[in-house]
Amino acid sequence: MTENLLKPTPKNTLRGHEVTEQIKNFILRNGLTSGDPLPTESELCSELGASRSSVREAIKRLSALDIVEVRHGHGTYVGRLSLNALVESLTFRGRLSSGDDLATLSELVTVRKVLEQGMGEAIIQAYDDEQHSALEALVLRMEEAAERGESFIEEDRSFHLMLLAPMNNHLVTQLTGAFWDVQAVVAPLLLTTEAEARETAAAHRAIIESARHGDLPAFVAAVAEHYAPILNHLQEPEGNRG
Amino acid sequence: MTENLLKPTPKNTLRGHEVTEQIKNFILRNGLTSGDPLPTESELCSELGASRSSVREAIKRLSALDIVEVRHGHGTYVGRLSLNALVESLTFRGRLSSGDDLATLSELVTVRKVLEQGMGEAIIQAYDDEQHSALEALVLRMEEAAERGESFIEEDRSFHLMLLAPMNNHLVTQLTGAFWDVQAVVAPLLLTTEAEARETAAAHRAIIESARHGDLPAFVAAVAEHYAPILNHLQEPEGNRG
DNA sequence: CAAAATTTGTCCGTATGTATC
DNA sequence: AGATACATACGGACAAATTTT
Repeated sequence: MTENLLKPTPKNTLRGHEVTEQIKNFILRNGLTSGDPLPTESELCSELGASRSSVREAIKRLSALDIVEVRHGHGTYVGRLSLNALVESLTFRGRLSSGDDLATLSELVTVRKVLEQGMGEAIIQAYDDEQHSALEALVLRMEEAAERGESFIEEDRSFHLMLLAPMNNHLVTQLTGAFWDVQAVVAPLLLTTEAEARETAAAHRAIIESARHGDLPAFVAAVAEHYAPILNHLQEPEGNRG
Repeated sequence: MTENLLKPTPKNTLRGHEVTEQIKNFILRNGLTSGDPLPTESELCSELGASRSSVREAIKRLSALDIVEVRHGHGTYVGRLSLNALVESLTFRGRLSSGDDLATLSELVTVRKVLEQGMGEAIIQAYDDEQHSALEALVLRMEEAAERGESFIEEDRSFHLMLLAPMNNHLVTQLTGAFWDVQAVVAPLLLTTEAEARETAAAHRAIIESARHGDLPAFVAAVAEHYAPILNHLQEPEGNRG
């Protein structure tokens, strides 16, 4: 009578997490890198001895972390290991606490400030004319936009990424980009009055001028001044209060 | 001719991602916070008009980001929004590139250093006797362990988290913890020789002493000296070389 | 351009493990 | 211990997307 023909599956560890680890190990064992194709779902099923549902759920977990990337009707590939998961997680956290308090966002902006200040010494050391030209061009466009009463979001993002680019630290760049994205989504157009836009443009100019002159204290101060108005806005919500 | 009797399911967006967004919106709309229970899978199926598979795969994605948390046989709950996803993602990235180069880990340690240095001003400003006692106790245990030739991993983790604790910036603390965890997994016991252990303990003491005296340049230097040997190890692999 | 093949996406039905009462 | 409610796992069938023939 249908004894234990099927092994009772040692349920000390969950199948799904098992499969998740096995797929990660498969990538590591075979030395795959971003973009390399993975076996198809059915192949993974037979190779790992798991059902398609389990394999698919494992893949979902891994794709949320950008460890794998799925293209419908095409295949599954090793992901780009971006920080999308961080962006999504922090964005949700921000949206969740938003309304009653913007503490989360305030923390995030503080981290951005501190990261940039901490990078100051390295930034100044690596600062050269080429980089200055590129940043100067960005700042000019900011100033022009401010005069026209327009915003300059993209220029702002480029500025902060370009400021860090020369140190070739992928992680710093990605973190900065991630934080910027979260901030842009959770608090879109935080500063939009014309006066504030002009101030912000000026703050960016102060940053690159201090870097150009190799003046670390001035750089730290300039970064602080750049983030100060944002932090002020976040700590005392502008809208409705008695 | 078989007009749009059944809506042809606007397959511009995939069902799974739809469901993922709907679950996130459900949490936001109902103002749920960490620990609050979510509807059961079957309830979600009927409410969202999706199959169990789609709902389950969406939940897998969300649980990977710690936006929801699943307890087997009990239910699904709003997650703690930790940075586990970041840890897992970075850990995998480190393991993936490990062997040929430890560039990833080197970047990570640099970020840790820079974050702590950038925090210096705020740390010093908030530094008080109470905190110093706690940190002093940790450093003492480090020094004792170093004398006995033992390592002091847990003390190290506590030290760096406690150093940042007073600023009540959840994100900084979580990021630091996450980075520490990644480093511990990818490069376990990076420094284990007795001399290095003593050096490291001394570096920690230098950090708290400079903070105690409110000496920012000394603090920055102490942090740099703390991370310098680690970065050296990472940039020139110790093992096999002519 | 059209059909076929491949691969992932979705759905259903059912059985099993797990936690709570 | 038994009952209930829940998540986990499996297998099969069909839909949708992409590439190839």
